Amino acid sequence: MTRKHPQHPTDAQLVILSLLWALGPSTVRQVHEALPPEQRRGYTTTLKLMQIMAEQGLVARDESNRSHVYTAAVGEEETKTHLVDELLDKAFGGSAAELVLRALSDRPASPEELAEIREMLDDLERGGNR
Amino acid sequence: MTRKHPQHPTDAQLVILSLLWALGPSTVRQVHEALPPEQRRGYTTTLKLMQIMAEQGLVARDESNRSHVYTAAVGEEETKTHLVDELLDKAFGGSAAELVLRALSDRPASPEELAEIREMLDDLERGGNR
DNA sequence: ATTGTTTTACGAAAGCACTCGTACATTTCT
DNA sequence: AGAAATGTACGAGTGCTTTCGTAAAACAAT
Repeated sequence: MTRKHPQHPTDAQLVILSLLWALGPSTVRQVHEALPPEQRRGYTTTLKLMQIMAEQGLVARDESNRSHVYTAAVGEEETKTHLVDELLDKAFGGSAAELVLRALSDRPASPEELAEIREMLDDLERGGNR
Repeated sequence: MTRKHPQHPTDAQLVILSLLWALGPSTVRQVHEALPPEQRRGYTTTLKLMQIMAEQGLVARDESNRSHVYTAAVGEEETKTHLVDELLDKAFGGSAAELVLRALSDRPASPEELAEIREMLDDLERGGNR
């Protein structure tokens, strides 16, 4: 199995990635302006971060215009899965159940969400594993 | 102002904390020997990490013997909860349901675990938290 | 008592993430 | 054209984590 994920995004990078997922292809300016004020630093800081992310393959860059246009190069699902996997291994000995129990007791979900989870449980129990 | 919650443990610190949770009060040597070989570095590295953790309040240190005895100063539950919270905010917009769905589809749990989760769902739906 | 072992303390180096200032190029405005 | 605005590139500084070497103190053994 080769390393399919370019690299684990840092917290600051994840913030930017999330924006790219939400906004679609964007310039540095657009991302910068979209940052919540408390996370926003200088413009060149955002620029530098995005340049580094491009180097690392987390985002793709289109340089055909003067204002380069950046696009997320890693999928949202893929990345979140990766983050969950990491936490699972790091702190929960790989037990999804333990993590789930803790997440739910921590931050109770809405009835609709609980129903959704229940459905997934049904699927999992019925279908055997995948 | 004093830090109420010692700060978030780093990955290396979490490894040590986990050992302290499992072993109970231990000397540096004991922790060091208990480290899985691929995570084990030099003895003084383990020592230094634990000294820093003591400074930060993650562990408590009993210096009455020559070999100091370290104890986890943050609870296992508390810490794991904190880690889940962080991930929730960082990557899932605070939605526990989304995280749960992903964790379960990623790493299917055993039937026993699924049953346990189901029980918790029942509890949650029936009215509030224990 | 001298020698060797175990332990703590200290400092330094390497690596990385983040932050920003400055320089330079390109575009826009008047 | 000249000035202002906008953009990228680059380098450097800061702070933190991890790693280790070395020294000194405490203890053990001969």
